[in-house]
Amino acid sequence: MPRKTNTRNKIKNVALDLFSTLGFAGTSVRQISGTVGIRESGIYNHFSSKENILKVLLDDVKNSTIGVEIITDELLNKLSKPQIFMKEFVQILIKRWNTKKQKKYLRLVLIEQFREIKGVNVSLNLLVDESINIWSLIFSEMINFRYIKKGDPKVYAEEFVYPIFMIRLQYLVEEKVDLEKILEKCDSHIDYFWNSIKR
Amino acid sequence: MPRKTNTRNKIKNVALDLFSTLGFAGTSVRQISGTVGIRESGIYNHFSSKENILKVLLDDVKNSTIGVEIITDELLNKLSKPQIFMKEFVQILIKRWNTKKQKKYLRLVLIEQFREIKGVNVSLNLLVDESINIWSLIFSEMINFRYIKKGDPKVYAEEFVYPIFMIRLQYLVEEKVDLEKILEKCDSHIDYFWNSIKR
DNA sequence: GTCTATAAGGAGATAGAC
DNA sequence: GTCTATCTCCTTATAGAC
Repeated sequence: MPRKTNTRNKIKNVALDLFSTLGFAGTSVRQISGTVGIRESGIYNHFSSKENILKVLLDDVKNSTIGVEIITDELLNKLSKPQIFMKEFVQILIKRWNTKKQKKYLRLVLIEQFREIKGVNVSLNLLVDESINIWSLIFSEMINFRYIKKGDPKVYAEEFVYPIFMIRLQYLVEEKVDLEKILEKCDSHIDYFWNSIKR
Repeated sequence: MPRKTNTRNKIKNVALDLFSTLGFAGTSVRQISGTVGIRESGIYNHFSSKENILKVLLDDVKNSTIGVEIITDELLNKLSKPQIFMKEFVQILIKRWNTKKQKKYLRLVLIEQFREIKGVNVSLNLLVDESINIWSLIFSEMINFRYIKKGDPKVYAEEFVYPIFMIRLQYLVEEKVDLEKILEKCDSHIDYFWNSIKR
């Protein structure tokens, strides 16, 4: 399916590029319009203000976060083999997170989360909490079916998710995207974690 | 001991305040000088440029990071009781990290780590790696003395440090500093971790 | 939807008096 | 060390023609 690249989307893409490296305040409308290839005033045919562009981008971030909906039936069938389940699911997550767009999104959130923008509320905490909630459900099920040791699923989820997020953050700064290295690190973490929850 | 508050230090403190919330690009020299109570031009009697203020601040961050030197003999004596050692050491770390200044420092690093500044190199990765190196040494010793299970000390260090850093990051956004809550979370993590490394 | 033109003010930085 | 005054460029945003 061909991607729609009208001017509005061009502006959004360019702004995301610039905001995620130079920051919102460090980027001028001039830079955005120049890169897009239109005049400064042309921006205002598509967005009411510079801040409005940021608001739209941050809304996109919120709508692009990963929820329970990505857990397929195929994946669910592997719930009885927690180690395999964790590795395959994490692989899916990492592959999604490791796209250029998602990396820019996360950088943007990191940089701009302390800025107050009316009607928008995105932060690193929010993203982490979302992941923890999903994994709480998963571990809760695993405990119910006695696939893993009894314990607080929330604690399991935190111990599981925190290192994966730190790995994600660590590879956010690096230029080259070494997917293999990230997955290796995650696998190593999963192996370690598995030893602490297996029956 | 009374704190020296000459104009240069006032500028640094105000700039740290503003940079860590509005960002470097989002802060003007005008704002800084206004808050300090001098004219804009007065800034240039103390710093060669706006960027120079940032550089000095980031140098301060680097010099204020916590190294092995804070491990006292008293603490070392408790190495044979890993669980207690970890809890006491983490308590010291958290208390240091939880000062207003250190929180501003970390926010500044988070916000500005993607900006290129000549001669300065500070990033979240750097801070995390420093912690991991210290804890690698500690776990290495614990393994040598057979206080804990045999294993890769680096892996131990990562599994130990990552969650603590995530907790630190999570409480960076919050206004009110609930030290008790942070320490509780860390203790919970240490208990969990202890179960996976005890002999 | 995009252009030209322009407003109205903010930005960082310097010169020179006190 | 701080002040006043000033320079030059950049900032977001609007009005109105095509």
